[in-house]
Amino acid sequence: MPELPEVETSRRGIAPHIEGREVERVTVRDGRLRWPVPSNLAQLLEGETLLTVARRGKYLLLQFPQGHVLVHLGMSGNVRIVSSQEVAVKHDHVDILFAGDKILRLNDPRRFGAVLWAPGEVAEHELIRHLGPEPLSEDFTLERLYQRSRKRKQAVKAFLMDSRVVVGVGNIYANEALFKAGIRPSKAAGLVSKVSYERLFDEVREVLMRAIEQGGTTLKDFVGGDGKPGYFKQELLVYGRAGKPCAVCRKPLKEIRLGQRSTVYCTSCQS
DNA sequence: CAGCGCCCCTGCCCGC
DNA sequence: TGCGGGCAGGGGCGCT
Repeated sequence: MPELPEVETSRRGIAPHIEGREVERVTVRDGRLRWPVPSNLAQLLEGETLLTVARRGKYLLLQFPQGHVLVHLGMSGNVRIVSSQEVAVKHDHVDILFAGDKILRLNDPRRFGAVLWAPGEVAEHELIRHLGPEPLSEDFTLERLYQRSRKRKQAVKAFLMDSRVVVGVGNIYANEALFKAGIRPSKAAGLVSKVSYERLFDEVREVLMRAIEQGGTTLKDFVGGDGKPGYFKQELLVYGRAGKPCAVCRKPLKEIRLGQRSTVYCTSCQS
């Protein structure tokens, strides 16, 4: 579910409700996420004021005076703002209650997500420090992308999804960007031309920006911080469309597996 | 180091 | 209707 656009949508949805508010109570119903939720999380947060809600790659960063709560949504997670009137349902694992009856509630059926405490400088945290540039920032440049790709034999799709290369591009948007750039996903990253990387660079940014505008992609159950689904699904050109006609040439789209992930492309438009 | 599978977990869909 | 198999938006880890 959550790639960069969905995490950014979540961030925008929750931030106005909780920034500047004090934490009154933390409830952990099931702390068995990817890593155990710190058992002292309540102790750390209660009485502290949330300064900002930021994002780095697919991580949400809740900034407090002494450190950050790092939230990752994994494959199936979402966060929303609810009131204490709303009864917790299955898979509502963590609540952070803020002053003014605003609850930040994490729901994550598959529990691949994470809620961690990162004291001090968050950029130095082990899960953050090796991350590549933000695709929508000026740190992400064509030159850097192209240079990193040289001599790399792995498929360009896997290269694009490598968070050390660029953050936030997951399976949906990798498929979409490669289609729009006319590049075959299985082609070795090091053999893709400079001109193709120019297109890819632009399309990655374009597709992510457009998806954010649409509130992300809801395939099944993603909701942003306001509880609403995203509308980018209707703009998907290849993901989930195997066998259906290519939007450009009408030839049926082909599906293969790359790194255990569904990969859909047009054999005639992508080379 | 690069690159590739294997998992973690629940839910859902499909075929029998 | 029930059940087994496969697949799902991520990514750390261990192995070659």
